[in-house]
Amino acid sequence: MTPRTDADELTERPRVPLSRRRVLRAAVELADRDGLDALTMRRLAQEVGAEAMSLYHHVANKEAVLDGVVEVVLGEIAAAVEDVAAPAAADDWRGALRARILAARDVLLRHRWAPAVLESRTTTSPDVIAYYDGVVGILRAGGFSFDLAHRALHVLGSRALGFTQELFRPDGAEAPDAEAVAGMAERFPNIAGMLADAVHDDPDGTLGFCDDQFEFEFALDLILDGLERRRTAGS
Amino acid sequence: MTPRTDADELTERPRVPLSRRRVLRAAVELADRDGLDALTMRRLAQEVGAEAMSLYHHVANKEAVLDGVVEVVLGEIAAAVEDVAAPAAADDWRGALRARILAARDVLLRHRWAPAVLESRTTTSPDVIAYYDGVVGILRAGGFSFDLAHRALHVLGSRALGFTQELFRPDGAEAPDAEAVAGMAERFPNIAGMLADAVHDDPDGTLGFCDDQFEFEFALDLILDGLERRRTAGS
DNA sequence: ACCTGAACACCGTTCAAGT
DNA sequence: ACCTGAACACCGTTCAAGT
Repeated sequence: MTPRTDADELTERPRVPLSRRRVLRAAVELADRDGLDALTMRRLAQEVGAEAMSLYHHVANKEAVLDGVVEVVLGEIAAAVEDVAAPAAADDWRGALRARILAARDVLLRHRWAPAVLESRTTTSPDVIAYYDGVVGILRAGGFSFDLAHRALHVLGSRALGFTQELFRPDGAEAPDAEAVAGMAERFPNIAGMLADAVHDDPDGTLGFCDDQFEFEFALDLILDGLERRRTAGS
Repeated sequence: MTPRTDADELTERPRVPLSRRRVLRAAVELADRDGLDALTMRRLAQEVGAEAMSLYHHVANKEAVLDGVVEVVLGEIAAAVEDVAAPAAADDWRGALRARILAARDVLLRHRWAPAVLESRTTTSPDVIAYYDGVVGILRAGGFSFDLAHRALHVLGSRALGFTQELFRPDGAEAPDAEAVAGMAERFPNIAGMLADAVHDDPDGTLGFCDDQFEFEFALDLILDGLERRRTAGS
């Protein structure tokens, strides 16, 4: 648009030629910083110091960008999962799987937009299949039949990758002022009671109503429990 | 755009005045028929025989339309859940909850786009809170503490409304031709083994690899099991 | 009060043209 | 080979004008 000046040359980082890798890294950074809605072809181009149309030489279209950022994030997960200190699957499949799932979760907590993108993909990414292949490997080493391992994948669902989409986030939870709770009590008596009870248990309220990490681990352990029970019962 | 003619008068259904209710019903029908991407303000207007701008007299904006279609679907769920034959919660909380969840699932199977919209809402809809209020009511009647009921909501997550977003749908499952499986075996040995085993169990293949309804119920029962175990253990 | 057309500020993407 | 500007067919939405 405006002609390039020497000033541009000096303030810009050295002119690296565009590449698929660089486009995708920029896309992840952009989504981290400004959210998923900010990830448009035009803004992404701006981010790498090019015009929107230049991107099309390195990615087929926007869907390919979204596939690509999934690839980047799953790369980070694969690396984190490899590095994690965990017992051998043959000795303790639960410990092995639990540690890996929590490591994956740590990565997704740094890319909060990623679960939504992951769920929007219509064809399963090879990297997702590879991740689940690792999960099945752990289960097999822990003594699961293929059949029960298959069921385990369905029970775990996205939790195997360390996240669950929460539909229900009680709004008044952080600031449960008496008035809002009172209005709520009429329409949602059970929820209101639950909230009141939680506040009572923790009068300072500093912990907040929902400690998501705690809840995630509680749910994960309940499921791992149930799977272990099925494993020893069946076969 | 083109002037109205008598022919239009005759072929159109009788001119009902626009209303929020009518706009939202049309939005649900449109999404059912042509998918979520087809749900644009312009196409929606066309659907009710008006211009796009006319919609704004009945809904604030597109977000309000999405909130509205959630409202409609949750209305259907509330009706289905009320009608379902289920044991009394005080006698059998598991049976009571299970029947309601499967009834909710039936509704969502008729509106497959609805889970994605539900998950896209940034503020929790009052209708979602009302639904979860009912769930807590059942758990309380079944002898749950507020604390354990709260955890149960987190464990169930969207499964309480009858759906789970599946990240992992093995593609070759429906047509596991030998070549594709062989290519897969190298990169995803465990998944390939799982697929091969499943095919072996069901040589006709008519059932397909994943019976989602079966898997949904298996996972649901595993979770209800685990919750019952926590309930009798704790207190 | 209810509805509308034109217009605005955005999208993703195609195409023909530049170096 | 790589990048670009203009243009196209869409979005959601504002505004001033119609009945």
